[in-house]
Amino acid sequence: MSKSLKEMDVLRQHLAKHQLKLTRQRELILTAFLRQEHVTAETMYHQLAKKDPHLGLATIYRTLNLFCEAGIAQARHFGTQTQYDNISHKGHHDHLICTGCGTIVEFENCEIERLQEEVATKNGFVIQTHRLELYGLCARCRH
Amino acid sequence: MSKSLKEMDVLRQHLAKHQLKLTRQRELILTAFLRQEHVTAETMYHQLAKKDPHLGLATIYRTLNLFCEAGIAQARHFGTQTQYDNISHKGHHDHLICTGCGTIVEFENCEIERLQEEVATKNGFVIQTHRLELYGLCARCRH
DNA sequence: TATCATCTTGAGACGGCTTATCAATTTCAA
DNA sequence: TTGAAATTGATAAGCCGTCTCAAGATGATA
Repeated sequence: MSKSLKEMDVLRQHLAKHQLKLTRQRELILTAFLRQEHVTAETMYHQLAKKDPHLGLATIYRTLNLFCEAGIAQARHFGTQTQYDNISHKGHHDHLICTGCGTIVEFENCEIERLQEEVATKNGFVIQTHRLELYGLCARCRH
Repeated sequence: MSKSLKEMDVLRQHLAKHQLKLTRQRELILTAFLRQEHVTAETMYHQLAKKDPHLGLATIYRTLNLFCEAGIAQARHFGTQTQYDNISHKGHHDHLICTGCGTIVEFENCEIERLQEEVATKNGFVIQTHRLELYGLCARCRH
């Protein structure tokens, strides 16, 4: 059952801490969300329409924003839309984005992360999160 | 006179190459743009209202996007708005953003840039631009 | 310098994405 | 089980950025 997932506990804690309630919709959206790397609210709306035709788009937006506050998701403004990334499940990752075809390649680089910490410390900051996006042309689009 | 600025020449070349024209508005917006690190279209609209009350917001958007195509500016989706960064004058820089007070500290780190290239190459990409934002708490906000 | 095809502008309409509103419903502590 | 408080769904509203188009500006050419 999904109730045993680590993220579900994180959500539960966040809800308890802020006097919020665990609803059927929040459970539904969380389990669907955790199955993917990144989604838009619109995407989830269509995906979940099959399971619950009455689930409103506003609820999805509200819930995804809630996940961000709980540290389960991270919002990313891409083009005109907002993408919600699943940071809790696979850990943080960065993006390599093709400006030609829109392909997104994910990557992680410990060395870069280490240098980021260094820069932050040098400036008196303590990093909570970060975002690194490299834009360019993939091999196919270069021809 | 502003006509001798390096960026003005870059713009001129871009315009010539694409059969576009150098207008009073484009000159006006460019010189104002170069005086700042990053602006939104709205900000420039108000700034320039004093110099030319009839300058339209659409023209500012169009012109800032033109600057992006010419390689003078870079668009960055920040929160709900689009920020246009002046990359031509000071070179590219990344951001360290305090989630407490909103302070933005700019930095550059060649080593990080080099590693980015490495990651891109490994994935068959050629980087055109990138965005790196570190979010955290500054020294003051931590207390 | 005068001409004129072409590009640009300004003003507002328009459209996409996200949030606000609010009555009805659900949750959960007591 | 009860009831105060939170949540939901539907839709209106808001915001940001782009599109439209008639009027005006630009600049290559003669």
